Amino acid sequence: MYLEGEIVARHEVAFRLDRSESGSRCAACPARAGAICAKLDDAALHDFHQISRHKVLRKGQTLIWQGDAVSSGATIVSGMLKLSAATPDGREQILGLLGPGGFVGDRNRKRARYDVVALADTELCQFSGADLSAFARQHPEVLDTLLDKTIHELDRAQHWLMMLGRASAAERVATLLLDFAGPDLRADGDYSFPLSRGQMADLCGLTIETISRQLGSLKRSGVIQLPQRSRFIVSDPDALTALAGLSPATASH
Amino acid sequence: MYLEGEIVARHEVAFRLDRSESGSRCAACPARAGAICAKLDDAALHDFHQISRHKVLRKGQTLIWQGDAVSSGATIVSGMLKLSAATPDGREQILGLLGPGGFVGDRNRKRARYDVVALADTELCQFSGADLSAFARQHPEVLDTLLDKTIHELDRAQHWLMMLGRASAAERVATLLLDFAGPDLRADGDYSFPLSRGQMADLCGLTIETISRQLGSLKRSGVIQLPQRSRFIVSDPDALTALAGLSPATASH
DNA sequence: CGGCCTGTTGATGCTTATCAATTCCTGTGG
DNA sequence: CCACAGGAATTGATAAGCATCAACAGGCCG
Repeated sequence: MYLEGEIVARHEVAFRLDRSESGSRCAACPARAGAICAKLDDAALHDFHQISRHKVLRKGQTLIWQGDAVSSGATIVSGMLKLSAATPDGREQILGLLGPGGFVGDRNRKRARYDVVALADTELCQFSGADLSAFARQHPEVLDTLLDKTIHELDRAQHWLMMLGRASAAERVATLLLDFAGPDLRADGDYSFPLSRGQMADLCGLTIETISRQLGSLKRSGVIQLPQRSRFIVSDPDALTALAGLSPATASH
Repeated sequence: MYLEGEIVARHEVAFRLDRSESGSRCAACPARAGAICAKLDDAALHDFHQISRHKVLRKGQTLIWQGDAVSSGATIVSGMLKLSAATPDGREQILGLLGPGGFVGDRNRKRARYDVVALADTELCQFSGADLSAFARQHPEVLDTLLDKTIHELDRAQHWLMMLGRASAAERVATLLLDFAGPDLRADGDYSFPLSRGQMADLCGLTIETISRQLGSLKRSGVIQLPQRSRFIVSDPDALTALAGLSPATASH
C-alpha cells in the first residue's frame, strides 16, 4: 500500500524534527501565521514547542468521538478536519471545517459534542489541556489569538445558521460553490470540490440527491460546468453570486 | 404611557449611580457573575467602571443595524437582546439571544453582520472598542472570560446548526420548549414563552403557522397545556424530551 | 364596546426527502 | 494496458413536510 508507506515516512520525519533543535520546526511551520502561536516571539515559541506533540491522522480517521472526554487541543498543520454531530438515527450535520492553522478542542468542556474526523491526511500539533492553560496564563497573546479564531468560527457558524434556517437548496449550493471558489472568483475559473457530494449535503443540511440535482441545474443553465466529478468551472460568476443571494457581504471560509 | 415613565425613571437612577462612588454600582451588579468583568478584583473593577457607560434600550429598540460600523461592546445588565440577520427579501433568522451577563459587539469587526434588537427593556454597560482593548491588555482575565463566553456562544450556535440542518419542525419546537423550561424541568411545571410566535419561528427557521400547529399538536397529544398564549405547562416531560430527540445531552441556554 | 394585533386553523401547492434504478468514475487486479 | 468491480454520483418517480394564502378567533388596549 503506497499511501500508507508515505504517511509512515512523513510521521517519522516529523518525529525526528520534533526532537531536534527546539523551535526550529515551529519557525518553518506553514500553518503558523494563522495558528494560536502566531503572535509568539522566538523565546515563547521555544517554550510552546516544548509542550507540543506531533500527530498524524490518515484520511477518514477520527480524532475525537462525540461523547468522548477531551483533555487536549491541537492546531492543524496541514490537511483538513470535519466537525460533525449525528443524531441517534443517523442524520448527520457538519458543524464546521478546519484547515491549516485551525484549532480544535475546547478548554473547560468535559465531553465532546461532535465527532472530529480527518477529511484528508492531516498533521496536528497537539497539546494537553493543562499545558495549554498554563502556557496561556504566562502568554496572554495566545488567548488573544484564540479569541480571534473563536470569534471567526462563531461568525462562520452564524453564517450557516442563516443558510440552514432560511436559504433554499439552490441558494445553499450556490453559496457553497462561492465558498469553494474562495476570494479569487473569476469567469471560467477552474476550482475543485474539497468535499464529496455526501459531505456537501451534510454541510448544507440537504441530501446527496438534492445537491446533485442543484449542481445539474446550475450546469444546465450554463452557470457552471462540471468537467469531472471533483472539479467545477464557473462560467458565470455574477449569476452564481446572484443565486447565492442572502446579503452581498457573506464571504466566509 | 406607564411603561415609558418607568423606563425613564430607571434610566435616571442608573445615571445618578453611574456618577457616584466608583465601583460601588459594579459591586452590586446583578449580571456581574456571568459578565466579562466577573474575574476582576476590586481595584481592576474600579478602573473598568471608569470606561463604562450606562445605557437603556426600550423593548423593540435597535442597538445595532446590520451593516453598521461598530466600534463598541456592551454587557447586558438586565433584559434581553436578539441578534438577527435578514435577507434582502425579508426572510429573517435569529442568530442568538443574549440575557444578563451576555456580551455584544466584536472587536476587529468593521461592520455588523446582524441586527441587535431589544426584546425587552434592557440595561447595558457599554464600552468603546479602544477602551476595552486597552483594558484587556492590562487585565488578561477579561480576555479569558470573553473567550469562555464566545466558546459558549459557539456551542449554542452549533447546537442550532444541528437543529436547523437536520431536525423536523416537531423536534425543533420540542427542543425550544425544553430550552424555555430550563434545567428545572418537571411534571406540571408552569413556564412562560419569552418570545412571540414570530420570534420562535425566526429562531427555529420555520413559519409562525408551523410553530402554532406544532404547539397545537403537542397540546392535543397531552404533552403540554397552553392555559394562556404566553405560558405553557409541561404535563409529560419525558415525552417532550423524547420528541426533542437529537442527542440526550443538548441543554443549552 | 370596538378596533387591532397576535395567534389559530384550514386548504392547497411547492420544495425537498425518500426510494429505486442506472450510469459514471476510480482504482485494482489480471 | 485493459477489463472489471465497487463505490460515488446522477436521474427518475413518488410522497412527506412545510410554506403559503386566506379566513377566523381571541385578548388587550383604547
